[in-house]
Order: sequence, then structure tokens, then C-alpha cells
Amino acid sequence: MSTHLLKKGYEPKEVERRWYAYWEKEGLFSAEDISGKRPFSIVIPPPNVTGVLHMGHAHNNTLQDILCRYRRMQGYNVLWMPGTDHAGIATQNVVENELARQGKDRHNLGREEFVKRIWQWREEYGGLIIKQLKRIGASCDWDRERFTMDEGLSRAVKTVFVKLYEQGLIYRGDYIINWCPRCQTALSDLEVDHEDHNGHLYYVRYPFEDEEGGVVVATTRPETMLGDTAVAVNPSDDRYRGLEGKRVILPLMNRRIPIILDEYVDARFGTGALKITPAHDPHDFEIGERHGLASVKVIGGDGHMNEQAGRFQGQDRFECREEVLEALGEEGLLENTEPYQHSVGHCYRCRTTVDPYLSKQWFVKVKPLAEKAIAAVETGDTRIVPDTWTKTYFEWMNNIKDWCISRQIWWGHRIPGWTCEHCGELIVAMDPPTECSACKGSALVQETDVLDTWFSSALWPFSTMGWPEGTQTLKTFYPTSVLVTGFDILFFWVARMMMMGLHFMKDVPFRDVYIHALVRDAEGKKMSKSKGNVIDPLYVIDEYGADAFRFTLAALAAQGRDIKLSEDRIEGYRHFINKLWNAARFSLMHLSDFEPDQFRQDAQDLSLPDRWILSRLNGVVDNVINGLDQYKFNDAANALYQFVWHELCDWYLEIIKPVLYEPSGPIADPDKEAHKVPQSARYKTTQFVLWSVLNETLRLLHPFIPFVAEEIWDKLPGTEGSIMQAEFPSTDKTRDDREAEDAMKLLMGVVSGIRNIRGEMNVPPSLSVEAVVQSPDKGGRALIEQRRDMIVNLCRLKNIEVTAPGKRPASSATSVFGNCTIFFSLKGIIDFELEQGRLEKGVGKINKELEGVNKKLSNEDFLLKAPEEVVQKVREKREKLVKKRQKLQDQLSTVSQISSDG
RNA sequence: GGGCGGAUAGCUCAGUUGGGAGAGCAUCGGCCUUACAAGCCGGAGGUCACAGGUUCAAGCCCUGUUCCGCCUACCA
Repeated sequence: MSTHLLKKGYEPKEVERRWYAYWEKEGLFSAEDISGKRPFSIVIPPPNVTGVLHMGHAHNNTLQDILCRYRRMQGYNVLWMPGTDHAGIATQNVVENELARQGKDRHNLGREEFVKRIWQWREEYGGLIIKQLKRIGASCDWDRERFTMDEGLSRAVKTVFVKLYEQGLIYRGDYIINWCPRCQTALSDLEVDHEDHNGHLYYVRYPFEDEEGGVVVATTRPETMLGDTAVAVNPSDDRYRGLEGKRVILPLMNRRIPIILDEYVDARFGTGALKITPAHDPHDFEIGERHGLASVKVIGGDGHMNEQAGRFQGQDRFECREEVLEALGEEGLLENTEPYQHSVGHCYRCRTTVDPYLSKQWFVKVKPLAEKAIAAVETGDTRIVPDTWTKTYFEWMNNIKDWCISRQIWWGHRIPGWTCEHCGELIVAMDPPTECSACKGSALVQETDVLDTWFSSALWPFSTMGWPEGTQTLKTFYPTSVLVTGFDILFFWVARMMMMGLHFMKDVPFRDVYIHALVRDAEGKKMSKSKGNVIDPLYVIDEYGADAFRFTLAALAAQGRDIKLSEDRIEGYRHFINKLWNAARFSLMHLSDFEPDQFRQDAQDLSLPDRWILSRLNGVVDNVINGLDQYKFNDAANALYQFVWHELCDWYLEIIKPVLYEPSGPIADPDKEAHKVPQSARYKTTQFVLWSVLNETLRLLHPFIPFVAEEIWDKLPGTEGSIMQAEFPSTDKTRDDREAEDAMKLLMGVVSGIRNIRGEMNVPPSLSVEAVVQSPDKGGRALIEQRRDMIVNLCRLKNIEVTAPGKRPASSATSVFGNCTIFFSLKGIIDFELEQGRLEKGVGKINKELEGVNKKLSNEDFLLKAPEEVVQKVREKREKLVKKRQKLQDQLSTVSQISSDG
């Protein structure tokens, strides 16, 4: 493409739109099912189809995109599989709310019509989050986009269900589950959020049926007493000795219930007597099973008291609680009420308080599946990064309980189970059976429940690739290379994918699991709509550009620590994008006549700064590759930031300006002298190095900031096609140049020394001044001499003189770097007091350092026991410090003398 | 109750075999120097939470304490 100068300011909006469309049009995100390239695959954590992009998505997908773009450039055949999740309860809620606004509910419509409505809704709004993912630059293979309710994925779900059932790993039964009365469905244990709640502990007396007195029980949920079928005490509790078999009268209901003995009861808690409500408490249920107690359900699925609740029928459960307490009070049976903090479960979708509820549900027997999933991580077949999450994973897997997978909603995969109305036989099959397998009856009724959304998500890594067919996609891309996700769904999703993947694919679903942190607000609080502290990613993209945003997320993504995000941070990184843009603008201004194809580089032609920047570049390449390979995105991003800004821009570009501005000009060139390079060749070589460094830096940056990198790449001479297709840089040992780095260190130190004086002595840059550098080291002197123009230029000096140590120039300020003493002439303008203070400060600093060093060297144990090289190092340090201090003190005495002489 | 993580400059945080306390932002001083004032140059700023221990040597390893997060759990 043609070379143009860049616009003065970077305008992300237009650039982003243009390049994303180009990438899509050119099919640059496409994976190949058959390819000679090495495969690299990621499945996206499917966002809810109802969702809008939030910070979590932005972060998660930015990291995935960085990895995909990186691997693609490294020559991998990359598949980033995109898609969305049908999010059963959440989506149903959204559409139900819409109906409610029209004064309707789903029951008015009927199941079929309601589901149709949801599909319609999905058609209309379901693509939103996909569009938003494109805004941040996500390079998914969009042609392969999947949805958990698609036909193919539905078949996978059904297949898995039937197989697990046949293998005895899915069963149906009456158990206590978590019930959300608002969503009117069962929830798995994971879908319940526990929150501490300041409630009360109520002490209620249950009178004996045949004598005075009674047993006092303690409860936090008095309304459940209406369904009590026993009172239990610990068999070894002396207070209740001899009561077994006796009966008490259940207050308000006038039911006679037995006193039973059970080890479960904790004698130290409350009164040591436990009311038993098998239908509304998981432990009570178990105790009920053990003792053959009846279960009496008193709360209905809608959270209101049912017909078993006697006169309380029809009341809301919480209203009933108050009524029960009042009634008990009236009867004088409420012995005591005390404040009590306990945790209460809430529905993770709608925050409603859940009820333990006895009902017929479907479960997955997870223990056998979990064992394999544990082993896979133990053996390293799947690696969890950072490793600290491995422990959490094991912890949960080892204590896993059966998974309730049935949901009493309409939106989702309907359970492929049928019950014979005639004989009650349960039939589970892929297709609707025509007759009962037991009695040949034809009256078969399908289950109305649907499956937990996470059931289908658990199959995502292989269902999206076409399973149960043995597709080429699966052959090429399963197991996936890495899963990138937040720890909040480690159990919900990651663990379950592990179980299902191992069971059905006989191999782990991913080699690596990279667990990233959560994005929080600037104060570290979780972002939430109710707190009003959310930052909308789309607003950020509009305001600062997708690249600045992406780079911010990458730069802050330190392992094991949450990201505290504020607009200020993003603004800061926008400055970086702007810096890069301007550096490129500058470079392109000087590369318009450069033709890389025509240029032949002769290593001999490289100047010292050329060698230095190439050596440094090699270091960055190494840092970026290592960072990305280890999922240390922040390391990689920060290395690039440091290099671009503080090495390329601050030093290299400044150093080469004279050459670029005076291509054939009269500038004395040390390299010309040294290597007999003609000035025109020096110019060409400089162009070449500048071009190479920019070219390579852009390729390093592309995974992080794809848009601006592509835009500059496009304008850079000698580049063809998209930067996406360019090769990712690799380290080149021949570029490592210790010698050049050391030499530059000295020169830069001298420059910094001079600038330091200028700054501290308040000498404006416009004032051109002379400097003298004295050094006992011949080589150092030669180097400075050779590069005098660079120093003169960078420090805006009139002239610099390099000599062996000798007479100190009068009326000058001093700085010391290495064994160089720098004299900065201040004839006529020197402020002796200021200089004296400056020198004293320097001496003070050194003294402080020397203190520590001397302490070490006077410690015999240190000299005896520390490795020789360490001792040597400290000795050298002392020597250096002493010399430096001497120089400063010499100058100090000179200055004080002049100062006191007036 | 169990488990995990954190405490380093004013703020946000790096600091990977124990031997030089660092960055970004903010702040202060000086600069319109021909890519960039969204910039350039320079400065200041820290008992590495506390108390012990191991070691010649500890931000780093060990023990304990305090404070703050998070995950997990059925004591009614």
C-alpha cells in the first residue's frame, strides 16, 4: 500500500471501523479444518445471549484476542470459536418482564407460544453482544458462531443426557433442592448465593401431649413449624433422657408429633432440641428418611403457604412468619426471641430468598466424573494458571455433591424423558417413544422440565465442534489449547467441562486454563449497576479508542490480583497510543524516500546507537514472547511500553534526528570516521534501522493494539497485506550487543548528568553552555570524544571537552557518573550556594550508601561465608562510592572557597 | 467453621533460584527544543503491615499477630 504521512492526531473511530471490516472481508479470522500448520484453539466463554458487553467480557475477550493474534502471527492455524449461551433463567426472565409490561404472563401464552417469543426476542436483540465483541477487536471465526440452543448443540445435549442416564450417572428422585419461588424453579447448589442476614432465633415451646411442660425448640424460620413431623434430640443429651417415644403437640396445628433421638442434633446449640421439617430442610429431610417420618409441605412453589398450612393458607411465607409468631405469642408458647446472624440463600439470578424444597428432580451423579477430572489436573494433562487455583479446584472437586440439573422453566433443552401414564415406567431416549417399553401402553407424557443451562455449557468445547459427529474440526482442534476465563465460573463451568470432556471425548477439553482476575472499580469494589460504579466498555471505546482500552486491560492484568480500573488509567494509556502514533508519524516523515527492497544492509555500517536499539529491541522481543507464553500479559505490555516510550522515543529518535534532518549535510559523523561510511550511506542505514525497529515493534504490538498497529503498518513502506499475516518477531542472538549497551550506558549517563545539572541549576535549554568531561579511562574518553555530537545535541551544549583528570574548570557545576566527572560551565551565572547544596546532597546520599556497604565489609562472617563474587561486588561498590564522593568533595571545597571569597 | 489471597512511594501496583527497592499515575521545578504540551527535561518521595526466627545477608524463607479482600460451608 502507498505511503502517506499520518494525520496529526490519531482518530480511532474511523480507523477501527475500517480495519475490522477489512479483516472480516478478507477472512483473516478463519481457521482451517485441514491445515499443515500447527493448531491453536480457544473456545470463547459464551456470553449470555441476553447480555450486553461489560468490563468482564471486555477483559476476558481482550486477553483471548491477544493470544489468538499472537499465535496466528506465529504461524499457527488458529481457531477462536465464538458463540452465545441461551442462559435459561436469565433469558426467560427478560422476556417474562417484557410480557409483564403488557400485563401478561407466560401462562397466558402457553409454552409453545412463549418459547417462540423468546426465539423472536433472540432474533432481534441476541446479536448485540456479538457486535460489541467486534468493537473491541475480537478476531473470532465468526462463520462458526454457535448458540447453545442450535440444533447441533441440542443433539449433543440430548446424546449426553441419554448416555449418562444409560450409564446410571443421571437419576431422578425426590430430594430437597434449592427452590426460587420467584423463578419457580429448582436451582443447583452453585446457583445459590449465601449472604449473612441479621435475623432472629425464636424459641418455641412444644407442650407434651399428656403432661405439664414441654420441649423448647429454636428456629430461624418459624413458619416451617407448620410442617414439622418430629422433634429430635441428641441421644446422649441428659436433659432429654427418657423422652424418646413421648409426643408433643405441634402448636397452632394441634398435631401430635414424636420426640426422636438422632446423633445429628448438636446438644450445645439452642436448647438442644431440633424441630424436624423434612419437606423444607435438607437435614431434616435426611433425619426424616432415617426415622421414617412423614414429609409435610406447607410452602408452595410460589412462596405462599399451601393447604397444609391450616389457617395460614394463602399467606406469603414471610407474612406467615409474622403471623405465626404473633399466634405463638398469644398462646404463650414463644419463650424467647434473640437476634441471630445467619446466612440465607438467594437466587443468583433474581436475588429472591430461596427455600429448601422437597420435589422430584433430575440429578447427575458427579463423583465418578469428578475423579477423572481431578486426575487430569494432577497428572498435568490440564494445567491451571496461576497455579494457586489448582488447590481451589481440588477442594471443590473433592467435596462435590450431586448436581441438580432439572429446571422448571420453559426456555432450554427439554429433558428427553417420558413417563407411561399407565404403568409409571420412565423412558429416556433420543427420540419420542411410541410405546411404553414395559407395558406397551401408548399414553406417554414427556417431562416438562428443561436442563440447567450449564449442562449444555459443559459440552461447549466439543459440541461447538460438531460432536457427536466425528468431525474434522474436532480432530484438528480438540483438545483446545487454552481456556481463558474468570474464577467466578471455575466450578460452574470449567470443572463441568473437564468432567464432560473427559467422559465423552476421552481427553481433557483444554491443555491450559488461564484464570484471570475480576475487573473492579477504582476503589476495588465490584462493578454493579445498583452501585452505579460501572464503566461501560463501549463508552470507553468511543471515548478513548479500543486500542487504549485493550492495552490498559493487558497492562493491568497481573496474575492473582484484581484489576482496579478507572478512567484515568485508560486515559494514561491513550497517551501511549498517541506517543506511538507520533513516533510513527515522525518516522514516516523520514522514510518516504526509503525503499527497503533496494536496501542492502552491511553490518559494518551500523552506528553505536543503531546497534544499541537493535539489541534493546531483541530484549523486548524476548520479554514479550516470554510474557505471552506464560500468560503474563502485564509483563509483555509493560515491556513494550517501556521500550517504545523510554528507549525508542526518548533516546533513539532523538539521537538520529541530526542524521535524518541533514541527510547529506555537514554534520561531523564519528562513524564516518571510524568505519569510513559516507554520509549518504549513514543516512540510508539510519533509515533502515529506524524502519526495521518500527516494523518489528508494530508486529510486537499488534496483538495488544491491533487497530493502530495496522494503520501504521499500512503506511509503512515495504509492508504488504495485513499486519495480521506478518510474522511475529523472534529473538535473534546476533542482535544482542553487550558492548553497545555498555557504551550507550556510559554516554546516556553523561547526558543525564549534564541534564541533571541543567535542571537543578535552573539553566534554561535555550542557554547554550560548555561542558568538560574528565575521565581517567582512555577508552571512555575516546568513546565520549567519538560521540561528542550526540551529547552536545542531546544536552544542547555549545561544546564539550574531554580530558584526563586535571585542573577543575572554574565556575562550573559538577556531576559524577561512573569514573567521569562532568563540569558544566556556568561562567557568570553560577549560584554557588545552590551548587554547594546540590553537592552536599550528593555526598550525603553516598554516605548513606557507604554506611551499609561498610557494615557488610567489616563483618567477618560476611567475608568468610558469602560467596567470593558477592564480596568482590561489594568491594567494588565501595571503591566506586568512595571515588565518587572524593570527586564531589573536591568540587565542594572549590566551590565553598570561591563562595566564601565572594 | 474451613480455605485462599493481599498489606512495598500520595494512589495503583511490579519485584520468578535470598546479595543493588522499582514502574506508571499524581506531585514539585524548568521548558512552545523543527513527531508528540495527550509533550520534553529534571527533582522530591519508602523502618517493604507488626513481632520473632533461620542466614554472613530477608521485601523475598519459617512461626505468630493485626487489618483488608475473596471463595466455600446445612449447626437449627
